[in-house]
Amino acid sequence: MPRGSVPSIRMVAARAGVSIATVSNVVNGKASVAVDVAERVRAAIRELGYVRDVNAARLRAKKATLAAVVVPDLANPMFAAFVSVLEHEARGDGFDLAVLSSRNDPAEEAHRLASLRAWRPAGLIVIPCDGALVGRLPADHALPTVVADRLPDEGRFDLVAVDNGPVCAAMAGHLREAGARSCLVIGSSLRIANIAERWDGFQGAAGPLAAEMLEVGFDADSVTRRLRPRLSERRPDALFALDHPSSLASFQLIGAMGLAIPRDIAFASFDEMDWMRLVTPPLTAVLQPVEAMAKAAWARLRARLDGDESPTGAIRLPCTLTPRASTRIPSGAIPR
Amino acid sequence: MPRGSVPSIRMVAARAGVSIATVSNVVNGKASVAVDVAERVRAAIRELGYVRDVNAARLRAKKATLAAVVVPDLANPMFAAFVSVLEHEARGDGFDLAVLSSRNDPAEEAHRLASLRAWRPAGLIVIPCDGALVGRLPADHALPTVVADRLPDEGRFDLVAVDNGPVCAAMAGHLREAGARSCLVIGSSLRIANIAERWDGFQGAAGPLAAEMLEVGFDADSVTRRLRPRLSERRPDALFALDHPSSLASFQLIGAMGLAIPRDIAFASFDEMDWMRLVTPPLTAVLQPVEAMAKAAWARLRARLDGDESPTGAIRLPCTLTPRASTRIPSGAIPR
DNA sequence: TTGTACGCGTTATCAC
DNA sequence: GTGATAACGCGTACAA
Repeated sequence: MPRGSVPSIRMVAARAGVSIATVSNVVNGKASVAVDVAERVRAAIRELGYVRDVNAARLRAKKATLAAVVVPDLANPMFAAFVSVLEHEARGDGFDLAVLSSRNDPAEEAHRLASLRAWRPAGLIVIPCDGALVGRLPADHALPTVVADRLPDEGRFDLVAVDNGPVCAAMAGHLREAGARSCLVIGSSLRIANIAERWDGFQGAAGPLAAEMLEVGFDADSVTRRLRPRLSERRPDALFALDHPSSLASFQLIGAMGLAIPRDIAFASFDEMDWMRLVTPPLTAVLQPVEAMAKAAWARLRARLDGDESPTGAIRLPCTLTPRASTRIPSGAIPR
Repeated sequence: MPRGSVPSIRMVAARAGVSIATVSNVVNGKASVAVDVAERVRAAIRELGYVRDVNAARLRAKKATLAAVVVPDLANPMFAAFVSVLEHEARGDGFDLAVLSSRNDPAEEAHRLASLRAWRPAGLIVIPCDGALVGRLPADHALPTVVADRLPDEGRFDLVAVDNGPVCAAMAGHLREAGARSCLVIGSSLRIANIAERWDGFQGAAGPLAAEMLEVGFDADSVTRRLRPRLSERRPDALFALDHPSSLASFQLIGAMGLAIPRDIAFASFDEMDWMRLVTPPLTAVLQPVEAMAKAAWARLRARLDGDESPTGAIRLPCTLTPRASTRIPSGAIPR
């Protein structure tokens, strides 16, 4: 279609009959420009459809307006929501946001982190695939970096994550009050720091509730394989799933085994998702403050970009427990 | 921390004792370089952790390796999946992908499309907020562009979308065979081209099935407000929701009204989502080929970037109907 | 207000 | 065949 090339600052200058320096001044509002000249320049900009090349600008000004976020999986609603909020926050501060997905693959994460450097972002927010993030960073990684959601092995970076302990303690209390006397807690693996924190919080507040932990692995198959025999053998009063995949797989398994919730077994989940309100009965769940987490992560990065040199620290955000019908154990369901 | 500035091609050249042109040649493999010199350069690159600035390169070479995608809502699982696949495809072809969300706001979409130009992407894939995309593009929009998923008012761009008609016709057949004699079809608005196509396809194949369309608007409240009286008044044998919000809201309403699926009313949905397999009973739904759509969109854009000048056209992809228990109407449920 | 050197990487041209 | 020199793309910033 139209003219071959994108209009440059020189074309605008020529059309307005001024120098490129003046155009730059008008665009950036730096130096004072006579009103009539400024108007001529603006007219030329409009007519040509000129848009400043942010990267040419960065090249010279050495000030990047790009931030980046790396998440394990864009198709995961929680991470998608995180990114969505983050983009909005960044944009509000005049930053563009590059969105990268590691597809839950540490190797791909390393790749993304490396190729990201080619874009010279000002800062980085990352939800790591696992705790070993530091090993996958380029040795000389010198980008302001905030780690979110997942707890890394090292405290080298700022961290924003949820506070797992208290809400899991609250869940233990809730299940006790609902009448449960035993609870099986499941989660992918205790080597995941978040899962370990959740189990610790629960166990520490279990009191008379007989709590037991079962590691069920990372995919639906292994959840079924390890959980089914345990449930057939001796069924606990309640099941508490500590992560979303475990939740989903165990909920399906319970249905497949013909057990009724909450009559045969009460059910609760960490990591609330839409479907948990739609199923019958609706599920008691722990809501993670995704939006607050994204905002806090951005605020932290923003402070670093503004020159904050204080030692790195961790921000932990509270979660919310929402009791629903899945833990309303009918009286009489549990024989004494 | 480390040295203040990111290593440049000049630092590499200095360290390897060669000119910057030679470094460039080694990096890009363009001209022939003696093996020992090349090795020296590569060593310097490793030691300094040099990564080429893609934008400085683009500036000179005038070849962008950035593509962009604009979606209405990143938090929508379907769009998230679309983006996820697209990123993978693009990366495989050596392109980075910029991900932008319009948050379902036409004004914000216009904004994103404008600010995108500052990044000088090679091409654009967009899922528009609504049919009036063209009006929100800069007047001189000259970027290779592929529209996906939603049907725009104009045929100015390449289009990749699902083929709504046949699968909706199949749904009509399925419901008839299941024993339904009347079906209420709901959807946000017939002014949305996709919804209109779905209704047309259904109606055209309804035959003896008494089909009626009800427009229920765009938010959960209005769905409830308009659907509830209709269901109380005279209940159809089946309900077919043509989009995800309508599906979700009507499914909840049916539960709230105390109606049993499929005994009291059969239920089917366009736009299959995870939760539809988890609820009781699992829902009959139409699966959109999101992955195929993303791949086709990328292939189309890729062809344009490679110089394909053929007239713009539309690619329509088939959907899949998966019958589940929600339309298994028990014999005897419908009195003759 | 303007001229112009500069940031980075590419590429044509030239010297060995 | 190998490698260096220098002009160039764009926008910024400072001296004039």
